[in-house]
Amino acid sequence: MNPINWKITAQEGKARTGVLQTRRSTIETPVFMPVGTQGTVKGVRYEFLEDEMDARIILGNTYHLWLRPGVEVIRSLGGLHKFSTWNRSLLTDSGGFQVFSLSDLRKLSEEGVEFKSHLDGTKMFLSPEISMEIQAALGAEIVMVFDECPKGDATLEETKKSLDMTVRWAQRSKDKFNELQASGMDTGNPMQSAKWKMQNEENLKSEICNLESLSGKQSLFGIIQGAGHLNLRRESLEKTVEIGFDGYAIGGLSVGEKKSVMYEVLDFIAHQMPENAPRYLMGVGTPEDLVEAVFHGVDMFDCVMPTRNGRTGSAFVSTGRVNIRNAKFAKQSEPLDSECPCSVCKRYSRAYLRHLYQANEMLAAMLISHHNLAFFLDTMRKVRQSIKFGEFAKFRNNFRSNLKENEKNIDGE
RNA sequence: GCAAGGGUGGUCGAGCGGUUAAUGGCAUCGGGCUGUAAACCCGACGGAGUAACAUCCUACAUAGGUUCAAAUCCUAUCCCUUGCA
Repeated sequence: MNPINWKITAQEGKARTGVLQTRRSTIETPVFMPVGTQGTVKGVRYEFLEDEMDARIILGNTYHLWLRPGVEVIRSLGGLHKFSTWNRSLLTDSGGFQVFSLSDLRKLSEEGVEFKSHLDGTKMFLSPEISMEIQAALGAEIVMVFDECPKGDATLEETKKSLDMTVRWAQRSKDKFNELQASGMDTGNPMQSAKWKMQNEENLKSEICNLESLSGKQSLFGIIQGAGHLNLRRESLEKTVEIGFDGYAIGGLSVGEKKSVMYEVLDFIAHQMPENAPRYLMGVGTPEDLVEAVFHGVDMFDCVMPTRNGRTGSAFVSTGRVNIRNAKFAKQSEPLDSECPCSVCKRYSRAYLRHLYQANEMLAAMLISHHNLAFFLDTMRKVRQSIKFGEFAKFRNNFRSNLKENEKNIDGE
């Protein structure tokens, strides 16, 4: 039995829409997963993510939760789901990205990575094995292997070296992962509880979801690296698939390389990834990036942009971006995006949001983050719909021409 | 009225004879943010002028003065704060 179930329901070109079933939620793909690094999607309550936006899966981060509040705290409170009250699916990143983003604070070796905690400078050691242990304690539905993410413009030699280690780390991750699953260290399995069975009555034997075919365990995804070097991407793919995972991710994009490199890699690698497993593009991206990646056959995404940009005054809208700080919005009574169905756009004007932002009110960050997430999730909903009806090409054209229109007008006025 | 301390660019506030429109904070304006060390970071911020420089103006309450040189020293005037009457 598998820990997850993955089924394509419609295809158009390389783009596919499908259903990913985990032990906790049914996830329609392509899907955008909001990032909740420290056990919270910054500035946005779970109530909104569940009820209004209907997000089915969010991220958590091994490194951050390991440092604070610590594995023991989370384990003793029953895992990240119980601790945070997020009962739908979770994907935890392995800390691999922090090897890249905290590069000033770490020392790398074959065994693993020594970090100086960004909180207080304490020396911490993270390895594939430790990452797997932490992720078992967190109890996510999808666990990521511990990888090394080289810089976007890494040379062939650097990338090759890094990639070889990532492959070895992937094998070690899988070995440890299996051991932990066998010994029941995962905190997240809900499938024995009567309450869960009642809630999922419909899905238990459903044609698409069929929960009874699930093992109740965590799933593990491998990560393809290789920076901008196509031959290395290919090599990484082959070696990762050889080890064998429940899903496959493309890592190491949008980490400083040129945009054209990202698209080149996507175009080259995405469709070569196993057809019958979900394909996850890590850390990407802008709405237009998502649509392009779907076009190349990607199924899953996560990105901090909706929340980070939301906090820093930048809203994503169907015509491009709105920088709410701009003086030209001071008297605009229209919402961020008049086509957006979210509760922020239904109620609040650009003028009011700008006022809140300028006045340093935390609600500004919350409302714009909320809108951005709603916009991302709604965009993915439209993407899925259009693939289902064979209209994705049309959708993609319209989407892109709306953005181009904006380049002429600047900020959708 | 007397005494003491003050009046600096949108604002608060440094500077107290010698590059330079004059440190810094705030405000304002603009840009950035892609598996979150980010409610953050970067830039502009007297006026005119230039694609950008250059180059002109106008500036440290007001008016005089001393000096090669003044926001900085002197005199007068106006205003503010505090204390005493």
